[in-house]
Amino acid sequence: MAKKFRCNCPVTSVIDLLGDKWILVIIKQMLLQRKKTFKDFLNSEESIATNILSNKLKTLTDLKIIAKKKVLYNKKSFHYFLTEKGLSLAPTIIELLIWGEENIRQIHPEMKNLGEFSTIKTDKNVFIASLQNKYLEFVNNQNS
Amino acid sequence: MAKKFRCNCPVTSVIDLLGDKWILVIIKQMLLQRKKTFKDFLNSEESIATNILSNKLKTLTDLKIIAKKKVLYNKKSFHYFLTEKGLSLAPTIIELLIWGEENIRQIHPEMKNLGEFSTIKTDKNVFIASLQNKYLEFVNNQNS
DNA sequence: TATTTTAACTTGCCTTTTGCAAGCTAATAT
DNA sequence: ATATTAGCTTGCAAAAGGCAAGTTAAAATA
Repeated sequence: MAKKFRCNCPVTSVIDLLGDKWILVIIKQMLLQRKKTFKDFLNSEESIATNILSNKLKTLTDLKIIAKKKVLYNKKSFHYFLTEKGLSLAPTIIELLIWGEENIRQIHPEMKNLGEFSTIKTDKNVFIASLQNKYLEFVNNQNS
Repeated sequence: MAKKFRCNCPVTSVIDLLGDKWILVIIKQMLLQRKKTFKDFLNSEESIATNILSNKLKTLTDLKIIAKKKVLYNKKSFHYFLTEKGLSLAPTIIELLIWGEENIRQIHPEMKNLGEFSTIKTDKNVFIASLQNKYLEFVNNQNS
C-alpha cells in the first residue's frame, strides 16, 4: 500500500501525503480543539462522514503523525493523539490560520475571528511553542 | 459559482480554498521555480494535465491569488504571476518545505535535498522576506 | 507565401476520491 | 434483559482528477 509520489520535490511530496480535504483538518481539530475520540471528530463542526474519518485516521496512524491508544477505564474507547511528527505540523497549521484570517473573511463573512489573533502575529514563534507545550501537557493529563 | 465553506473555522476555510492536489503545487512552482506560462507549468516535473491546469489557473485568478497578463512581444502568450495575496502564502509553502525535508525522506528516499536548507531553518523570517523580494524583482523584470 | 509548429486552451470519457445512508458488533448503561 | 453507544464497515452515488485527442489563432520555417 506504499504511497506514490509525483516527483522528488519536498513541497509537492508533502502535498501528496497531506493535501486532501480532511487530513489537515483532523490535525487542526486535535491541536486546536483537543479532539481525541472517533466520536469527538464526528461531532465536529466540519461534519466528516464515518467512512472517511475511519480511512483518514488509518492513514495518519500509518504515517505516524498520530497514534491510537486504548483508554484504560473503558474497553470500547480509543484516544488518538498527535505524535512529535504530527505536532511539528503546528507551524504549518498556524500559517494557514494567519492567511485565512487575513484573506478569507471577504468571501466568507461568517468566518469566526480569534481574539488571540494579534498575539499570534506579533509573537508567532512563542505562540507556536506554547501551543505545542500545552498540547503535550494535555496528552500527559489524559494518560494519568 | 460561489465557493462553499464547510464551517466558520479559518483553517478549514483555507483548506476548502487551497486544499487539493494542485493549487499549492502551482503556487510553489511560481514562487520557487519561476514558472509563468501555461507551457512552463505543463513542462513541470509534476506533469499536470492541460484540463486540470486550465481549471486551476482559472480558480486561482478568480481568487486573485494570481493574475494573468498578456505579454507585450507576443500575441499568443500570457504570463501568470503571484499577486500580493498569493505571495503572502510564502510562509505556508516554506513550512511545508521544512516539514517535508524533515519527515518525508524516510518514505521517499529519492526526494531531492536543498543545499540552502540549514539557512532556511536558522533564519526563517529573513529567508521568506528575501524570497518574496526576489520574486517581486523577477516580476518587475518581466514587465520591462 | 504556403506549410508546419506552437501556445493555450476545450471536450469526452474513464478512474479515484469523497459523501450519504444503512448496517454491524461488542461494550456499556438502564 | 433491553436499549444505547463507540467505533467501525459496506454499498452506492456524486464530484474531482486524469488521459488522449481535438481546436484555434499566432508565429516560425521552407
